[in-house]
Amino acid sequence: MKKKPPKNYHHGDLRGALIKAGREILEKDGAAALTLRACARKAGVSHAAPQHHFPTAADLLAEIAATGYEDFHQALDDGAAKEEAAAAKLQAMGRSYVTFAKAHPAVYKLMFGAETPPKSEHLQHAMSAAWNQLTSAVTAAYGPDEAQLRAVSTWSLVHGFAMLAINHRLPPTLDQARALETMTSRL
Amino acid sequence: MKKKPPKNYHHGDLRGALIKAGREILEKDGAAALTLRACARKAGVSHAAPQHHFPTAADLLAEIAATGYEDFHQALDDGAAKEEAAAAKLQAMGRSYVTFAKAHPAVYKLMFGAETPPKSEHLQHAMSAAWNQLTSAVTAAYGPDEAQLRAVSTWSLVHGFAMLAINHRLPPTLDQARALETMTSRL
DNA sequence: TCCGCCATCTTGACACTGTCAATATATCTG
DNA sequence: CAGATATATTGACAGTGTCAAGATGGCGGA
Repeated sequence: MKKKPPKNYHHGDLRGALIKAGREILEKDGAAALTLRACARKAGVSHAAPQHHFPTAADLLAEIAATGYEDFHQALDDGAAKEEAAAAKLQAMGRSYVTFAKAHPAVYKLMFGAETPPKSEHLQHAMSAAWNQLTSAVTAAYGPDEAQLRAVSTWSLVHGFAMLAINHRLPPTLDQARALETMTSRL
Repeated sequence: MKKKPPKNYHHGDLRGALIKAGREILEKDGAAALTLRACARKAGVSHAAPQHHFPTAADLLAEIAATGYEDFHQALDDGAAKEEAAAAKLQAMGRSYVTFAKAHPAVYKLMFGAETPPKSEHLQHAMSAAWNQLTSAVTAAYGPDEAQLRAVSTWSLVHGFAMLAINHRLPPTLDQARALETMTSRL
């Protein structure tokens, strides 16, 4: 029988190392630099080594996106924890949301924009966890009726704002922080 | 002196043909299939021919995105034209917005998501035209005060919804049409 | 009318990518 | 300790964007 986390083989934990390397490349040099071979180089292995851990490049991307969702989830929780009232928690989550997107634009775009075929169990789970997190906060703030609709509306607003900001589609004269406050206070 | 649109040379209008070919490839086979060489093949020229019209691949992408903005602008105008009242016009634009994004997801993602360096004059112009179009509609519907903020908020909401829908990040159980109506009626 | 120039296109090459097949190596199991 | 198996390497292939050099054809000036 195989141990769940294949601890010590040739490399040690190449699978994890590749994900970490990919994440670092993504953060430092952007999506264009994120290639299988670059990850392999960074992990100190040969260019075909990743094949045995990720059947295709998309699978590695999906796993990187999943780690992004985990950090994202944590960031939103941290943001909400600073407030007491449910409505304030929700608004704080909105702030943390946009802050995360701006701090990690490439990861955020991979998480939401990529053609990541949600085959990955890990990715699927991380995504629905984030969704449940938002829905819970909305329900806590506004009650259970029309919760799905409110959640979709809230997510659309904040996601759209984050995307426009990241891709420099907002007017340069706009005070983004103030705009976000105003928007999220009208939820 | 050279004519503004270089009419008839070897190919005829390779520049335009490449943009059109790229657009068709994007619509039919998605972003992954959109390569310089594929455009060249479709236009019936050699793989290096595009170099003389687009210094780099990103320049061709930018031009394709610009044509997308033009169609987008037209679609929003058509949608607004169906209504009389300013508020109804704005809501109709929202419908047309999402309809366009769903009908042309790859083009829409290229327009908003890509790393298209806004070096292209054409692209810059097309983008700001779309922005002005929205701001005008918002001003007409709600008056001039806080127009920028309202426009940003509106765009964020609709853009976010469109992106989430395109990338299949919305709950499968959601009635998207109803959600959009509700959201845009609360603008 | 003819000639030269220059924009345009082709050909060929280079480094890079993802993926596959064959081979080598280390770890685990019996 | 030896065979089996998971892991990694090497080498190859087709495809990509980009560059450099050569071929081709239309345009303007004589």
